[in-house]
Amino acid sequence: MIQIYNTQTRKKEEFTPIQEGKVKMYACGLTVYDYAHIGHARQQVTYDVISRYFKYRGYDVTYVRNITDIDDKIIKRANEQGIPYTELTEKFIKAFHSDVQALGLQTPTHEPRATEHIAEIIELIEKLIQNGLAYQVDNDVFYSVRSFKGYGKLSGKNIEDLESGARVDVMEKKKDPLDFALWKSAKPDEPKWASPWGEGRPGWHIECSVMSMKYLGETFDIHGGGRDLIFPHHENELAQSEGATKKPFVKYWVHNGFLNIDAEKMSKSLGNFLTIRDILKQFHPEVIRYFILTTHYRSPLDYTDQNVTNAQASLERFYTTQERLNTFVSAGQTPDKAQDVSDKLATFKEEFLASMDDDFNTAKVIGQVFEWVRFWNKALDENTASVSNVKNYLEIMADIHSVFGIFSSDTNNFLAALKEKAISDNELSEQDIQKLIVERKEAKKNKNFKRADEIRDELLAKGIQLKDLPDGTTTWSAV
RNA sequence: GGCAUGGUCGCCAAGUGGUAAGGCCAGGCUCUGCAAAAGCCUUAUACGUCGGUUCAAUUCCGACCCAUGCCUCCA
Repeated sequence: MIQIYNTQTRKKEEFTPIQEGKVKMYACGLTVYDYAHIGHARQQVTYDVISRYFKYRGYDVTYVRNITDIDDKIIKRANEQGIPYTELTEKFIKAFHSDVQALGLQTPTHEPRATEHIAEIIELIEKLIQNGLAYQVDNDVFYSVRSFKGYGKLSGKNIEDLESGARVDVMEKKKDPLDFALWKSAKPDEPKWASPWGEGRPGWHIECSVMSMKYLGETFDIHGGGRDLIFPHHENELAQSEGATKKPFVKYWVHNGFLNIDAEKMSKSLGNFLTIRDILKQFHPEVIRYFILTTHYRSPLDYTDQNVTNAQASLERFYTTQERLNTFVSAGQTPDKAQDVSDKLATFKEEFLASMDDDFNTAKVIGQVFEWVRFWNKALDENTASVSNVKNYLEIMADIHSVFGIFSSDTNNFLAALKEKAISDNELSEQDIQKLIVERKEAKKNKNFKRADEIRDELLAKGIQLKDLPDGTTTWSAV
């Protein structure tokens, strides 16, 4: 039984789908006015893994990830660049798709855009006005927070506290400083749509209420996003949706922790943010996924070069062993000394499920995987591994791979990619390296170890590590 | 000020009312011409402080200290 931490109740709860066998989940995507950063990467990978796990567990998953393609920041940025806002959003939607594909994300079931749902947005606002929860002032419409009882139930805030802490708002039109905009009138030269209240555009939160309910129903299972969205974004979404339908909006609210850089919050205003494309120049996508999954999704995650480099070293160790296992299986010889560990493998699989069932504890699973890495290296060294056990293990790893998107059985995807990067970083070719390997072999034959070591050290300085095999051949790997 | 979250080995990071996963780094050993890889061992007397409950607490409760986040656009 899957346990899932619900922000609203602040407890782990047993997951029971609203509709038998189905999971309907929504995760806030991004507002497309800039390249996606590594915080987005964490968020995306988190919900990607959650949706993959539900699928793996046999659920029929409908996963909706929205794109907010109209808002103040977009307008501002487009104006700065002197281009139509649609040109800006198209550019960054494209960039987002390529980033997210590089990270190995599965495509969500739907990826709706705010500007394609203006009619539904207007409908929802009208409903809120009818229900006495929204009011029009001039050509703007606001949500009346105090009219919705239950406001604050997600974030655990009460209105009085908010009121006293509320920053003075320049929007004097609002009846209450806590009220927020559902519809904003257009200033000259701003993108606009016709509405009963005049030309304008939707406020920030309304598009998520509309798109989630349109594709998932008025009540759905899971709604996710970054911690910072709990308030006000998700609180407002909840108020809008439940205020309009008078039905519960979301069963489980899920929020991932932040990704910090060098222990500092990453933010666009501080300018210390790294984009996904930046880091992918430096690291293999799997390293990023691995790095993200070594920490529980709700905990903060600190991005430092050191931490990510460690992650790469760990993954290399995993793949080096995986390659040994592949070779062992294709040789197909079970040594006489082989010991049967089927029972332990069965436990491994159960532990994988139990860890993931426990609020998606990917970190625990990774710990379990590395216990096996050590086990197999030893078994291979000591000739105690059996082919059928290893095959069985590789099958379990394939299951884990299908959920995590890392730990593939195709080791080349990772190891060869690192080698290619080492080559291109040094403007070397495979032939250059092979030539040096041959030269070193000659030197070794002539007991000219000084020259042999020189070659090895030279290559090592370039991140290329030679390895002499027992059969006399030499291979290399990237470090 | 209000509301949250967290403090576990040098670093990263799981977890539990009763001998505390895993990764990285470092040192030693085996192997090797020397290395690398791998393994084994060491660092391990690691659970913020002080009280309380308990036969037993790192794990529950309370206080305190420290850090972080939200309360304003933000994943």
